[in-house]
Amino acid sequence: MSAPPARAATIVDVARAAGVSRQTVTRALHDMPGINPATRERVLAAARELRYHPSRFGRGLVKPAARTLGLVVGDLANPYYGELASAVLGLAAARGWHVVMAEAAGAPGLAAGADAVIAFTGTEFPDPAVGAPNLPVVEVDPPRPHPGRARVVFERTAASAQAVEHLLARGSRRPVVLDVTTPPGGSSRAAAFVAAFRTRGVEPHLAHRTSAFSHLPAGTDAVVAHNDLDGFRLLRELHEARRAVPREVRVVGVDGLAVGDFCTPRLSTLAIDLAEVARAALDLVLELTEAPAGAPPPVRVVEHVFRAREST
Amino acid sequence: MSAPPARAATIVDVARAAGVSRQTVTRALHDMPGINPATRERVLAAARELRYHPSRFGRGLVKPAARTLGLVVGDLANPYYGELASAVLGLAAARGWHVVMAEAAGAPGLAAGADAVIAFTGTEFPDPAVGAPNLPVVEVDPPRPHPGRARVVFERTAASAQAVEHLLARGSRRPVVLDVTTPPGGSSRAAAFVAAFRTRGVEPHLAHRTSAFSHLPAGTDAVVAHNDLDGFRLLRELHEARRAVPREVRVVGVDGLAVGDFCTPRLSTLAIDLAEVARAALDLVLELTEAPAGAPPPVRVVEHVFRAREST
DNA sequence: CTGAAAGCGCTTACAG
DNA sequence: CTGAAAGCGCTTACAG
Repeated sequence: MSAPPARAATIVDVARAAGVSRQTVTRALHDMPGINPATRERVLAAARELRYHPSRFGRGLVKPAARTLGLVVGDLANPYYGELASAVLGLAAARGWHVVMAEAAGAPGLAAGADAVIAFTGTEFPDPAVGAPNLPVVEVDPPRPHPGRARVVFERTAASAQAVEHLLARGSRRPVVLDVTTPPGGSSRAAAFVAAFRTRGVEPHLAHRTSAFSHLPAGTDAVVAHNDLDGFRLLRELHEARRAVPREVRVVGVDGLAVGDFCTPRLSTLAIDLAEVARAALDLVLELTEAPAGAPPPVRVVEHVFRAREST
Repeated sequence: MSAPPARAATIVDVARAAGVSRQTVTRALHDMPGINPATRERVLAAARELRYHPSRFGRGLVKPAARTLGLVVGDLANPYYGELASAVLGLAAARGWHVVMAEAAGAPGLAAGADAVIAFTGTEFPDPAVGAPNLPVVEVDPPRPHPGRARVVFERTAASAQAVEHLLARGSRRPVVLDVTTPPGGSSRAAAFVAAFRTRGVEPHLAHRTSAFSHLPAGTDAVVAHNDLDGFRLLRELHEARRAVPREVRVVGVDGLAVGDFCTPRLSTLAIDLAEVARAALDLVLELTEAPAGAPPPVRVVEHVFRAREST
């Protein structure tokens, strides 16, 4: 009927089409009292015809708007980030905040649409704060912390030591620690395991995250995977190679995924309470927006916990 | 140093603090040419001190802003929704769109922050379009489609028939179909399986999604789970009960999760290409905003595929 | 029941 | 190099 408009219809377009003033359009659209029913119908029809949808910006300028939190996460297809996102979304909804999300590559765009950003990617990513000075940013377990920035730190020392203790007590002597960095051993999670093994007089072999079991040193009797997903893959490979888990080889994951409880054998893992992580990150956002300028960046620590299941 | 401000600082606060005009503040903040370096430093310092962060609304009104897509999903801790969200985020980033996300409960708030909404929850959820007339909404596989609304329909007939054929060919005769609805059998995915079994002269038993295997009829030799996660749980229960899969009992999931490939036994499943689903949904959003008023709601169909792995 | 005016916070020409 | 003016789309008092 009408040609597609070159630009989106505004309130004045609707007013003109209905032959009324802007305020009357507002009244009709918001079901406000004191408007002639016939007038309202006419306005609503015009709005429909023009596909009028009020501009978020016009409205935001004039009414108190919901805060919008930016959330940068790693690969959402990994349930780890899904669980975290779910926790953040829940807390944000409870506070009436909106959440704009992006995976690492989309981080730079976020600043334009958010009042504050939480970044949790596991890998390095484009800084969301470039071109957005003074944007409050909270980093979660950053591989390379940005100095002066608020962050949630993951503490792994105790849990790694516990896991190592557990492996050694069960007889493992030739462990391998898998890692994302090149050379392996550069990430804080791998470093925590290596330190724990060394403290107990065992020198672990280091290999890259993606190494197949068949390429690890002969005699390997324990593997610390980079994360649970990698742990699953490893268990699968061991199953196909007919290696008994945990008798011949023990496997530890990192992340504490809920699905790890349903695979066979159940994957032992370093778990972290993602609901607590989400809460800490949101608290920091709040703290950041209220702290005086120049205050030292706030930090929260969340502890990993070793959860022994069947694979060790 | 300064007391926390009652309201966020605006550009005029910064201008006043630095003793310049608003335009000069804009120039300093955006690294524009033609500004005295000393002036710029003074402005930047004032902005930092006041924690000034430009309002999205003021800016959005005056510069062409990124489109913002609302995405309502089911439980993100389920990798199924994570994979879909990941696909949507990727496509949106490629088009320069922002994405505000919410889980089902947060849907009503979304309308205020989005230009269009894609809803994919698997369950019923509060309508995001209340109070937001003319908001373009695309529903993905809605349990109860909203009449007149654009949607992506999941076609399961062929894939269900294939799965059923596969089960019968391997000797299953006493199948159970698990479902979310009360009574079971009300969802389209369960209905497709039931119809497929009946076509082949087999009457499946229906039970609620959460039923333990031990509560299913004696002699049950095949189970169609509501989704892959339920399938994993079932496999785990069968493992603990020492029932051989697939020899004694065959299990089929629905969703096609990537992790299903790493659990043992690998879960056979009805898979759907979530990247294709995401693409279809985004296409519909575009179509919706360009179609003339009163046009019939566009629909896209995406086919499930039966993926036989080890559990059948 | 309806409309003219003011103002939210910002940027973009345009003057000086 | 810096500032006064106009205007983006909307809502909220205030008049009539």
